[in-house]
Amino acid sequence: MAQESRPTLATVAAHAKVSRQTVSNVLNSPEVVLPDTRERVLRAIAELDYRPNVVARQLRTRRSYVLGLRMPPTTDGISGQVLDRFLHALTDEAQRAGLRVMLFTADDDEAEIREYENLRATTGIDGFVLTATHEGDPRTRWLADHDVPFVSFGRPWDDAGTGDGTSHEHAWVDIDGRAGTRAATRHLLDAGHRHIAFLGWPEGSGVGDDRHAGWYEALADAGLAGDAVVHRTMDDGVAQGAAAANRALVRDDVTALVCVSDSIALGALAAVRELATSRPDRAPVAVTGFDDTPVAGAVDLTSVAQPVGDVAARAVELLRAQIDGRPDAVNRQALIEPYLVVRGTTRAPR
Amino acid sequence: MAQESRPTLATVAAHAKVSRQTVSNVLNSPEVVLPDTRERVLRAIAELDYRPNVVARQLRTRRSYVLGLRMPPTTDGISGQVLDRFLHALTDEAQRAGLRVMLFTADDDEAEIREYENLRATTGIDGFVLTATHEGDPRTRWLADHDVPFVSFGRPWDDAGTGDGTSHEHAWVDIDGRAGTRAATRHLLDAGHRHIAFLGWPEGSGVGDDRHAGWYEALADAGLAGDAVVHRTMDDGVAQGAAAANRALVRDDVTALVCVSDSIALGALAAVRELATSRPDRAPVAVTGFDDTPVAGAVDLTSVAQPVGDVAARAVELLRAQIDGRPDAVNRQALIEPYLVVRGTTRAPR
DNA sequence: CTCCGCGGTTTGAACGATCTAATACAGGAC
DNA sequence: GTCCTGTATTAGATCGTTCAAACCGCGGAG
Repeated sequence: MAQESRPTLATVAAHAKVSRQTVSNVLNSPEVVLPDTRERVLRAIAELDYRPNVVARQLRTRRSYVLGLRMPPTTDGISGQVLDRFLHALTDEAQRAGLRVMLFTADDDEAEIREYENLRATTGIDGFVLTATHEGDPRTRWLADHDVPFVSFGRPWDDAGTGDGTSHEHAWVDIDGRAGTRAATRHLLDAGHRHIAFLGWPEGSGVGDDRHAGWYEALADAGLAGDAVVHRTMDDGVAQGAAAANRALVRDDVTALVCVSDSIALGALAAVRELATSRPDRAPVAVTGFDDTPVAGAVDLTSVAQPVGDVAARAVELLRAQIDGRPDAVNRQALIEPYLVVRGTTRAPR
Repeated sequence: MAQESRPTLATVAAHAKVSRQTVSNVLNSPEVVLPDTRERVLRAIAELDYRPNVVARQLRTRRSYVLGLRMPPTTDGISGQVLDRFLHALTDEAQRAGLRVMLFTADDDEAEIREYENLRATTGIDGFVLTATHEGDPRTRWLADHDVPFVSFGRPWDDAGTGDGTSHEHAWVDIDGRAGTRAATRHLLDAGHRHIAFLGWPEGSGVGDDRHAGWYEALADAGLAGDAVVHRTMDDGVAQGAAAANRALVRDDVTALVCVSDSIALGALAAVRELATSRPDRAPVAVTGFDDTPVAGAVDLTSVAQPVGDVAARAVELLRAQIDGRPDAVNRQALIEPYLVVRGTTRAPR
């Protein structure tokens, strides 16, 4: 009800009979203040329920402790979920580290860069979190060139060869997709499967090729690489997954499908179930997905889960270090190991 | 590369040979400035690529044009998707209206209220967007009591009776769930179905009861209310949906299921398909969901879609009006009509 | 001729914090 | 007693903007 304005440094100072600066010191470098005085000031702060105005502080120090994040475009797909969970974790971790997350939108990379500049110029945002990095991404270059702190969720997928040799690698965190599909494939091998096909995206996407590599490695380790079967879809999607699965299952000996995403896996699952009714004689076919989206849980699909919480924690750590001017305090790159969530689609035949 | 600091009002003023205040006026109330001068100042602004420092402005005017939003808790369910899409639309609309969205997290309503206060006191956030309002929600009361601008996505679900008669209704936007299930039910009636069951949540949740009411109304309008069959699940979820569907389909004459959510519908769909193989003689059963999540598209499920874009646009409009001090410029409540997306699960039997 | 009113512009203070430099004071060396 | 050193605290300037009031020149009324 009461409209009275909040207390300021000056109010607290008067109340504790010290100067503004002493109050400021109590908050920012308590060690320079005599214990007696400090105590008195802290009491005054508590009594008045004083809280520093971060806007004024920001104007003076040119530090906002705010991170910008382009709202990940709604992919309409099922896997978009991962980014939403990441956003949640990021907000959480940032808050814990004394940072805030501010959102914005942009239609493409160029617009996003314009928005970086705008946000820096007008609101003094301290850093950015990038998602969905891709080959030849202009955003990372711009940010690096302008000395803006940032971290990307996703590796730079450029050819190592094309870049200048200076290895100006920026800070990033990513999921080790290769380890994920490797784990899924090993799990299937352990269960006795010998002919395991991979349903993937078109060649050329960094993420997709990485996941493909993990499956291949596991087969090679088991001495089964000669028999590797791959079927690529045109695009991510449930219908595409079903089509690819049908193509793969033409071969009678194929008993398991490792899928590059939950969407594809969902389609594969439908194809597999149809096959089970039309050809009851055939051995049951196991399926694994990738991302562990809510749908995977719903249809009891084994899937590779991305620990987005860990990714977010690491991203915040990296950004905080850059903002505080100690960019090399921590390793600037982190590859996080996903884990397999085993569900019904890979359990022993019923 | 160049580290030189950005131009300020003073820089522009010097460049255009006017005072700071005149530059400020050109930006904020151009009509008080002589066209000649205005022209000159605008040229200087363009030449220097000047952009006002919103932090300094905020300190002086005590307006931030920033909205706070508690990151919707990840429901793990499939329907959580809706809030993510809303968040995206909100960011978009806010940006268009000159507002920004800042995120925070909180574990419960009390913590959320503490965070409101904290954000107001320290960063001077101008308003809040609430999601997932529920019965006896303490947040709306606190915000209203403290004269903080806010809009909720979701009606206040309190009993109209218990409140004081003053109808201190706050600003809100919501989806007309009743109209949604009504449309779905009518669609089924038009297709010739006569025994349409409803699979819903436990009684007592505002949203669930609202959706239930729409189904009942449609049946009553068709003179079929006497035969209404309802089955409630214990909780939202795919397994629960399957169980409820099986209970409903015990009656042989039931040929359609209207579901309160896509999760339930997904389960129902599985049950229906199983039934189709075990009893091929029986008429095919139609299913509708609610939310039109990506999964619905994936499994070809007819579902009621929430136009979250419209909700977001309206929410921003309402907040902007409050922040600008004209709280009654627009209707403070808006009920938005969802629409039905017809897909395979309600098409004529194959 | 003086004075008033008025539109356009300028000046100085204020928002609430931090930075820099100055000050007060106590204790020790000579 | 004087001077120096070092520590705890204070005063004033500053960040970039907007608010409030003052200023200035000019035309018209008295």
